[in-house]
Amino acid sequence: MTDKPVQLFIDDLLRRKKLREASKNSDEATYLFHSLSESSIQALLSNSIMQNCAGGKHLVQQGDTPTHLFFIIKGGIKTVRYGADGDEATIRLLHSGETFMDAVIFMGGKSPINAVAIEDSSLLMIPAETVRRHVLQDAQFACNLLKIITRHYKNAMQQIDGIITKTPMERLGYYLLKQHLEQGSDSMDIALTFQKSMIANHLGMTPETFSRVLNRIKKMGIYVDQEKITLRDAYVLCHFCDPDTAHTCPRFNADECPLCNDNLKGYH
Amino acid sequence: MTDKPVQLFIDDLLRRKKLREASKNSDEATYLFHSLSESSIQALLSNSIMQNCAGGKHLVQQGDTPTHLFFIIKGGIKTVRYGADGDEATIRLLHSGETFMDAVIFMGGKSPINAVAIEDSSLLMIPAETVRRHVLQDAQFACNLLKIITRHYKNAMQQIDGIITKTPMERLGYYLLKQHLEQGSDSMDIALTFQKSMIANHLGMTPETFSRVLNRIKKMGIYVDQEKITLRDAYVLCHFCDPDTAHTCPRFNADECPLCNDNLKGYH
DNA sequence: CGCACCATTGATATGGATCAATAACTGTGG
DNA sequence: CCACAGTTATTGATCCATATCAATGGTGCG
Repeated sequence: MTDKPVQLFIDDLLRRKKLREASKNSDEATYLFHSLSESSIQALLSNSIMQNCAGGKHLVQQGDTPTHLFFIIKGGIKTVRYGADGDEATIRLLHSGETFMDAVIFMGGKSPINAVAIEDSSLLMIPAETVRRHVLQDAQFACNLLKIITRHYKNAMQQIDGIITKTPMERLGYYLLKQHLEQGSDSMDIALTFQKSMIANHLGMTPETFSRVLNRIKKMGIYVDQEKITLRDAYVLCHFCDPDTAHTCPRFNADECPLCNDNLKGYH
Repeated sequence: MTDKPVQLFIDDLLRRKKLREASKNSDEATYLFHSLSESSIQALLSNSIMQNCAGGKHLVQQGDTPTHLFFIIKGGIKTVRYGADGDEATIRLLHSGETFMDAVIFMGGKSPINAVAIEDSSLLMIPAETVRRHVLQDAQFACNLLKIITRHYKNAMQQIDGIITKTPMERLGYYLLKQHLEQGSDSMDIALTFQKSMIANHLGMTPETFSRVLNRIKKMGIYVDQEKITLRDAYVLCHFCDPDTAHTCPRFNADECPLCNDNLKGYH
C-alpha cells in the first residue's frame, strides 16, 4: 500500500526519532510528526506520494481546491498571491523540513495562495482528506498542526506589523536578526538562503530598495558580500529586536545588549 | 463548579443549538462550539468566567503569557501591535461572537499582540490550559479551532497582499465588499461598525488618507454619509473582487457583474 | 456652553517606486 | 576554455503617492 520512497522516508523518520529520544534533542524541523506514534505516522502517510519537481513549477494555483499537504524533503518553495496586473505579494519563503498548504486545507473552499517551486525540489504529498481525517483520530497530530499554523499566523502578524509601521531598513534588520537566530547565533555569518528579489518582495519592498538598504546597513557594522552577511559583533542586530523575538535570543538581557534592556521597558 | 453567568450562557447556547438543528441554519458566529456535544461544552466551560470591561481597557499586553481564550459576548475588541515609538498596526477588529487569543495560546511563549477593548464589552474567558487540554480530548473541538485560526490566517494573508500590492482605494473597496457580503448582500447599505481611524489603521493607511479615499470613491457610485455607506447598485463593488472572495458572492458569475467574469479569466 | 475627541480638508515634504542603464554572475555550447 | 545569452543585482535620476503637518469643522458629553 505505502509508496516505496515514502516508506523509506518513514523508516528514516523513525530512526532519527529514536536517536532524538536518546539524545533528548528536540528537532523542530519535523514538527509535523512530533510525538506521533509509529502507527500514527504509518496511517498518516499510508497513501502519500513522493514527487520531484523542477524550479519554477507552479504546484498550487490561487483558486485551486487544495488536494495535498506538502512536506518539503529538499529544495525551496514560495507561497505567494498574484494581483490582477501581475504584481505579487510573497507570504512565505520555505526550505526543507517545512510544510505548506497545511493551513489552506482547513480553510474550506479554494486556495487563496499559489505555491511555486523556486528550485528543484522533492516533496512529500499527503492527501488533504487523509490529513483532515487524521486530525479527528490523533489529537496529538491536531495539536502539532495547531502549533505549526499558529506559528505561520504569528509570522504573518509580524509581517503586517513590519510593513505598516517599520521602515525598509528596520524590516531588513529584523529579517537578518531572525535568520541569525535561526541559523545559529554563535556564528557571525548569516547566509541569505533565497534570491534577494524574493526576500525583498517578502519584506514588502522593491529589489532596488532592498539593494540600497543593504548598502546603508554596512555603516552599522553589518558587512555584505553577495549572499553572505558578516556581523561585526553579536549585538549589532539588537537595535532591530522586538519583545517577541527577544526571549528567543540567547543574549537576551545580556549586559552587552545595547537595546534589549532599554527597549523592553518601553513595553512595560 | 461552573460560574452562574457562564451556565446561563451555556444554557442559551444549547437552546439556540437545538433551534438551529431544527431549522438547519448553520450559525457561523459561534463556530467555536460547532458540533460539540453538550457534555463537551460543559467540560470546556466548567471553569470559565464572565467578565465585563470598559472601553479602552487593555486586556492583553504584548509580552504577557496568555492566560485565556476570549469569546466576545457583547462589545468590540481590537488586536494590535505597538511599535517602540507608539505607532500601531491593527491586526483584527472584532465584534460579538468572535474569539481572540485563540491562536496565541498555541504559539507557546509570550503574546505577540495586545488586545484592547474599543467599547464596553462582556467577555467569556476560557482558561488557556483548559483549552489546550480539551483539544486533546475532543477532536471536533480541535477541528473547530483549526478552522477558526485558519480563517484568521487567511485574512492576514489578504491583509498582507492588500498592503503590498493594492492602492488605498482598492483596499477600501475590498474592505467595503467584505463588509457588504458579511452584513447581508441584499441591502444596499453598509455600516462602518468601527471608528474610521481604526479601520484606516487596519487597512494600513492614515485617517487622513482614509477620509480622502472615502471622498474619491463617491464618484464610483458609493455614497458616504457619516458611518453609513450606500451603494448605487449591487455591482459597484465588483471592481474590488478577487478570486477568493468571488465564490462567496451571491452574484458570482452573474451576467451583470462587470468584472467577476473577465477578471477570473486572468487567473486561468 | 465649552471641552474633548474625531473627522475632514488643505498645503507641503519625502521616501520609496519607477524608469533606465550598467554590471556581475550563471550556465551553455562551440 | 572562452564567448555569449539570459538572469539577477546594483546604481543613478526622476516622480508621485501618501505621510506629515497644520487648521478647521462637527459631534457628543459633562
